[in-house]
Amino acid sequence: MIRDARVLRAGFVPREIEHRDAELNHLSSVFEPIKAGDPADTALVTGPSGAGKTCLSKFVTERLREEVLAIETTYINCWRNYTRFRVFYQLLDDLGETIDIHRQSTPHDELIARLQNYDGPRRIVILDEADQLEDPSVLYDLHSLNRFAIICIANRETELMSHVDDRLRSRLQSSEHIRMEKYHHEQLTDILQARVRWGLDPEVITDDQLATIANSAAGDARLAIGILRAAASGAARENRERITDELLDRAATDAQAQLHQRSLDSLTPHQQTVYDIVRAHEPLSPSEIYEHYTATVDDPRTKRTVRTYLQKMVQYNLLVADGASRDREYALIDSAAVSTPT
DNA sequence: GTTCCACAGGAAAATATGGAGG
DNA sequence: CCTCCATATTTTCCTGTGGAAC
Repeated sequence: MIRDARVLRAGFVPREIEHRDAELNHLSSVFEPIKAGDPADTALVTGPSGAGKTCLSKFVTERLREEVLAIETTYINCWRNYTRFRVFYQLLDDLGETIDIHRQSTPHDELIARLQNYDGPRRIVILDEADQLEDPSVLYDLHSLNRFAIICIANRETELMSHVDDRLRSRLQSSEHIRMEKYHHEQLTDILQARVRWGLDPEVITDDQLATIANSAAGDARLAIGILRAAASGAARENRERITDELLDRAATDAQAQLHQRSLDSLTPHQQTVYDIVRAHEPLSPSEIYEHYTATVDDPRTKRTVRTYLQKMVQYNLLVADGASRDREYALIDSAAVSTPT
């Protein structure tokens, strides 16, 4: 049933990228000068998780390597390598220069000097999750090395910029910026279909089931593929021919728990109190919510704003709204009903 | 049927936020 | 440090809906 497990693994780069033509062209154009042997600008790629930032970056560099002989790529995940030393170490490691480097005895200057002396082929360095760097000045150091071109990946531009010093900020801002959005439902379905085509036997999963996955993943391609992988490996473990709805439900519920926590973290303090109120007293009418809210907070927002909060939380699948105008009530999402198709 | 009420949610104005530049 | 600008959030104002009371 699983023909090629690699296709469903995190970090897999497909042969074709779906629905990202504009971003693809934009990022490719940044590295156009490299084909002529010239240095390239820094590229900044931002967008929410699962929007395809890493995938696009890897895809573009791989395709460039097919066209240009004298070019190499280094991928560094800054979440795992969050110190300056570790980023340099990873990079030198990829250059094969780490044999005699020891943590304590080798000063940072020495590392930079080695990178400056590097005279091999031009190299594109992908710095993934660059907003996790404890000391973003590495970006500045790398910037000064013109044999290295940088792709800098981050969730939000502002968060990356906030702990960066002025010189670096202005350099980053003048660099090419590729902004990526969440995928739409249909786009996610296309992506899943492509993965199924390459990785699974055709009858393993139905289009309806794929649509269900796309629904649970809320625009996050990484999550969607994760659900598909969990369901497929569950089916393989149980020696089944197809993915059952039950297996799918289980995989989707796990994924939604993650998503739920992530949404909760993204709420402002005011929104959190509104959520807590509903959680404590559900179900509640809007006026009851507002009464509780004004009672708990010293600087309450207006009713209209709270309505926007509620609307947003319904969109995030944190709350459900039941009923029309007059008799509407808000309640928490019933986790037993999560798998109900919408 | 008409009126009233509580509510949904759009549009635009007002205000807060955060960085750039002097 | 302050001012200006861009952006995001909040408020104000508004129209439309459906149930309940009249």
